Amino acid sequence: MLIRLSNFFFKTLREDPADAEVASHKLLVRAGYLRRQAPGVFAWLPLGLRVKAKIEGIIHEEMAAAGAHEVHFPALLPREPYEATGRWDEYGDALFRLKDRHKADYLLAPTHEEAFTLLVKDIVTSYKELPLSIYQIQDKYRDEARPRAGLLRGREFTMKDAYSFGLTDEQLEQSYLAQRDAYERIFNRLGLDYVIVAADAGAMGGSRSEEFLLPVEIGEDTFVRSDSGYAANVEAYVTPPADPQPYDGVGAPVEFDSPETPTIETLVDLLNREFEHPEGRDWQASDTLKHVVLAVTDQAGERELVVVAIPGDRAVDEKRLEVAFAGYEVTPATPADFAKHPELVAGYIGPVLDGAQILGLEHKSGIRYLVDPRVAEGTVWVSGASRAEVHTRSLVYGRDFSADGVIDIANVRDGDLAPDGSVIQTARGMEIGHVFQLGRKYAEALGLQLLDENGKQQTVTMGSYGIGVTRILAVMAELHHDDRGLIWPANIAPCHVHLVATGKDQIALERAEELASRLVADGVEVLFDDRPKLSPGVKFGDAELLGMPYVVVVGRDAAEGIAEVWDRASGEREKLPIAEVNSWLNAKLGR
RNA sequence: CGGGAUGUAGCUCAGCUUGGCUAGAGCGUCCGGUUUGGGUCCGGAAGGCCGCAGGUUCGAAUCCUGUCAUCCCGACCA
Repeated sequence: MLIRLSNFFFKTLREDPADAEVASHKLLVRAGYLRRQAPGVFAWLPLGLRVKAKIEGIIHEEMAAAGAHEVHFPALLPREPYEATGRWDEYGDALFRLKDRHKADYLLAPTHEEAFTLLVKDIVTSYKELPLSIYQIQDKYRDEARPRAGLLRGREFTMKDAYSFGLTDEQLEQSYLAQRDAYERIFNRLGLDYVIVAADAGAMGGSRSEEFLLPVEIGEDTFVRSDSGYAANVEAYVTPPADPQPYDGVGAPVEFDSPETPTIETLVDLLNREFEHPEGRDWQASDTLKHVVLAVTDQAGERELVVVAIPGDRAVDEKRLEVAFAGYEVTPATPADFAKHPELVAGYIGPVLDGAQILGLEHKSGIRYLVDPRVAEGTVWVSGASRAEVHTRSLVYGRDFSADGVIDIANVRDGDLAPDGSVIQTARGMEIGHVFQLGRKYAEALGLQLLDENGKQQTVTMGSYGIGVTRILAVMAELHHDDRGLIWPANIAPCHVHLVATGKDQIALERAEELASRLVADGVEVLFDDRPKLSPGVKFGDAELLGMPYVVVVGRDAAEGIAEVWDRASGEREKLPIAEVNSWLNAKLGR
């Protein structure tokens, strides 16, 4: 394989494009891999396509090894199947919709669950054909509110999406693990230092879901992990319930005046000024209970107020809130809500008024009352007294008040505990893969059923498994570059070696030509800069920008049979007899 | 959707505050010469409804209003 730059479709730019912010975006455009078409939409030039094809090649190999069969669907799909599963509406503005000339609705697929399900329904007629895994590599479309960071969050992006079909939970688990293993092999081959985290499975009606995250600052997901190996997306992190505490020695609740304490901070100040903590330490925000009033609306439009209690040192995490109320719309309570419920005194909300519990379905207010998992039997709290400028201390959960249930929506912090008791750290990550047990939701909606070996009608259970191909390409560029340009790993570089012929001396070009032929004959992919009349500086600059892992310069010493070889990643440069370049390269490439 | 910034040559930008005559630079492109191990140098040339619409003015890239677009932060992102 030989590419001659003298006759190649590319153009390097000396300056960063004005609309690029992140390194991968700047470099891929500057080096002539990509051009912007529209926000979050890119044209692919030959160099970019070659890298993309190499990444896809690795995926194809591992999909085949996992027993998945390749198919290909159109990106343009009709509305009806998405109507049947509810996604035509649920997907909202992120779905690209369009009409044909007959005014029929179409969409540009954001993922292909419906299409795959219907194809399997069409083709598979017996349980004996299951389990089955099929996949495609296809462009996906999502009308992101704000595309950003070049390829990292585009509106068109290439994705490998696989779907598994089985009749039993065991078959689903088996297919899931096969894909999960394939993902590990793919990411290992790419040298990506991924973390597998538990993900939220609730919203799609599935049971088990894991994300492959790359721990990078630029990532948009927050996840937690501990030394014990526990790892979860914050959305899926579960706070271990606190242990019940003995409270025999705790005195009865005491109300105290607390003027001008609208915030937790001012309340803690007042506690420290006026009261001694029973344990002799300072009062802390975590001794207090913060009450948040939410309005929860279900799909039928039924609206209900809910009061949530979390420790005063925590805030509500909006993503965790959404997961906790999946399927409902949640908004802050309005002034009108407070007006309707005089027992909710803003800033002084508490479960108890005058010694009697008021919050809770079974209590006077009738408002559902949920508490953080840290609010365990016997824990002692300071809370509002349901009257302006009065708080209560020594409120014991399980003695003085109780809740309708537990809710886990407080934010997560470094030092919190994992379910296994280990200490977690939080980090940012970029999602590069996702494996998901969908269960029977799609099969049910689209009528994918088969007779089992007992002649009983069974609904098929499905999994879906995605890898962001173009996002991985961008991530690889983020991870592998220096201030001069890209530095691809050899297994995804457009070519193995960038061969530069410099000098006006004809002999250098001839020697370079001979070397190129020998390398090609040996199966090396060669990008050959044979452009005439270009100064060496220009060629060196392009060689470094384009990012082949190895550069061979045949120039000044060509007449003596000497070339210079560069290892871009290590920065090493050495002079070698031209005759030895091939074996040097083979050693570097591990061939 | 909220906040911020920016739209001038193929690219990256200056000019706008304080309106004025043929609208500038660098890079790139084309022509001639020069140079050949770090984006050579010299000379010449092509290339711009100054995002769009309206307004103010004798006169608008510059001031005002509207509008569209792009980028950044946030919200959003099965």
